Amino acid sequence: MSEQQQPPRRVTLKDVARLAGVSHQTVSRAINDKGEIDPDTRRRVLDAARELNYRPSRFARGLVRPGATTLGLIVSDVVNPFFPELIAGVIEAAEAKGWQVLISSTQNHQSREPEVIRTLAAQVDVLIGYLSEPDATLAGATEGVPLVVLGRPVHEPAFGGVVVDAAAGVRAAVAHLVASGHRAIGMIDCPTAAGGVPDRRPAFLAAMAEHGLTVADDAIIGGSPTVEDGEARFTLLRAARPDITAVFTFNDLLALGAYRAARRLGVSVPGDCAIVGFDGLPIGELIDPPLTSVAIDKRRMGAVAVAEAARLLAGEPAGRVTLPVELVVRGSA
Amino acid sequence: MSEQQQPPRRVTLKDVARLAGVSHQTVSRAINDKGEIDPDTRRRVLDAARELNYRPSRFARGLVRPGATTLGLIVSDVVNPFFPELIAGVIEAAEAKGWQVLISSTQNHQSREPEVIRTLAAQVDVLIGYLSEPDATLAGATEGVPLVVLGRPVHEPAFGGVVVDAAAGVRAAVAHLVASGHRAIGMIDCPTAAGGVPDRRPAFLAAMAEHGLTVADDAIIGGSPTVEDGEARFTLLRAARPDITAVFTFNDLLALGAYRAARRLGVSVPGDCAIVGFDGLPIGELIDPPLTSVAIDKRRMGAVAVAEAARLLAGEPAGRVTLPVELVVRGSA
DNA sequence: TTGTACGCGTTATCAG
DNA sequence: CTGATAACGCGTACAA
Repeated sequence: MSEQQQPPRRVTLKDVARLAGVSHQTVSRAINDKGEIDPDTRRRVLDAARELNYRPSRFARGLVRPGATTLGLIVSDVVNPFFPELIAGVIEAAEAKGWQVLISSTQNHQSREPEVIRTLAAQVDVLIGYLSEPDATLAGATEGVPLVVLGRPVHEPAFGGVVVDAAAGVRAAVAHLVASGHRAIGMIDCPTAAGGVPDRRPAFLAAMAEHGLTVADDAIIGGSPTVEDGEARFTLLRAARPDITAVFTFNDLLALGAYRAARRLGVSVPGDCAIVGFDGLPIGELIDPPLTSVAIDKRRMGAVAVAEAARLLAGEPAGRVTLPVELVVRGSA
Repeated sequence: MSEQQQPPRRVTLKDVARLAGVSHQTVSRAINDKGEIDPDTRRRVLDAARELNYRPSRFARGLVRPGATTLGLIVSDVVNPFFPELIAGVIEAAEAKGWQVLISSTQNHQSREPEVIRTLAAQVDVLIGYLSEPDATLAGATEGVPLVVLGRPVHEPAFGGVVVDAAAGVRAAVAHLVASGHRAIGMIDCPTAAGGVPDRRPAFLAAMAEHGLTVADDAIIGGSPTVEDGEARFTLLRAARPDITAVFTFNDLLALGAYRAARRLGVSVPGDCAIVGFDGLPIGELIDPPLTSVAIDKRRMGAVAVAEAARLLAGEPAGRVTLPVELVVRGSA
């Protein structure tokens, strides 16, 4: 039941042919439903194929048949609501070019990236990925397949890159908070965010400084980018710094967790404490109050990545794109 | 810029070899970083490859190298929060078998299913899909690749099938509502749900009848399974039947929309109107009040589907599995 | 270190 | 209607 599918040898057309007492050619005809074949022969061949549990080799087929361009997309976690829209953007853009899309996930196991890249690289013509491993490590796994890296700076000259102007987003969030009268602003950061996204602490400090505000060390607290951690960190932050009237989180998932904690603590949002997230997830609109967030146009990011992939495929030099972000003010701040 | 990537002819190893003035063999060595090659030759070959924009053929490679089993998963919409957990379940189970997973999406275009199946079938050993098209249509597209159909009854003998015991879920939801004192219960159904999921109206009527309750026609309203429709339908339902004290929705997305409408209408949940969803999406826990829902164990569904896929691959007869569901009572009812 | 010959499993062509 | 035979592009002996 848990055999590792270790095929001693593949069942091929010829095996079926032998059993059916025909040529491998005839088998091919039967399998592919070509017309020019005797119904009886056809049946006999199909029976033999079933008996042998024959499956056509996709590689041999692909070798002979001309195939469309296929793009491979690697994300770090399918359950993270950040990715679906990105994926949708990639699919839409790829479809417009007549390309096919294959998606793969590392399920938050960063160390598995090389392996995932390698296997996917064997199936596609070009790769796009939200990857954390160092460029050099990735380069060793692509096997010559072009790669566009998302969400973090790239250095490898051969890689395309698409990032987001996070600093501008942080600045906008802080400016909004300050304009609303907040002075004591805390932050839940994420030093080890999946996807290799650099933390936003420096940008936050700089933005605050622009308004003449300094931030105490205990007003910034780190966590992993999950709802659970958001809940825990907000609770901690609240306990350590009751004077804080607004919290800026590394992403919306953390903000969602903060909501939960606030509800549990009896802290009203935004009355007692304003909250600003980052990412602009669709969920933000569904909660009460709707979440104010620095939104990333994830669909566009996907589309831009596909465009970069096309460049690479065309043999043009790799491009580096920085996407703007937009502060979407809703109810939470 | 929008070339349909119509390769006049593929650049092959031999082309590179010709340009570099070596045998195609030497090129292979250079590309694959084999040791036994003169650094100078290597460089020359690599340059030639870059100049020609050479890419190895994944098919030719796969043909020669032994590859792992690859499973293709087709969903109807990556943005629908129902799927991520299912995908995660499939990935986990497949990984445990040493299989690789490729995901593809029809993006809610049911008519595109055959095409997606066909292209994915060319890349994988076995397929799992949330598919709406009739069995016969699907069968015409699989090209001999085994298929496990999710979420709806299957008839094609060759297909594996995994469904959920929706009727039991509806019964549990209604029983809970009735036990809480509700008598006038409305429903937002979804006759055309993506994924070919049959509507739950009959099950709802039957469940109500078990408690001696009848349902007027205008207490059941249909929509598409989206937040937007949930909002609109709830508003309509409320207007048509102000006496209704509880609403059961086809899925959680509709319930989320109902929340929104309720908030806008000043209807308190569950005070003025209780709400019960279906699917048990993670989002349900994040909203206020937390959503009571008939939960589907989507990860398990994925795992079971993989097991069915393994059966098919082993040549065993196709299996049909029905998964239980569980009413998770939270705050909304 | 480099080149030659062969096979991987399939489909297409062309005879029979 | 059926069967040889030749590709498809690449990697792996083995020979040079």
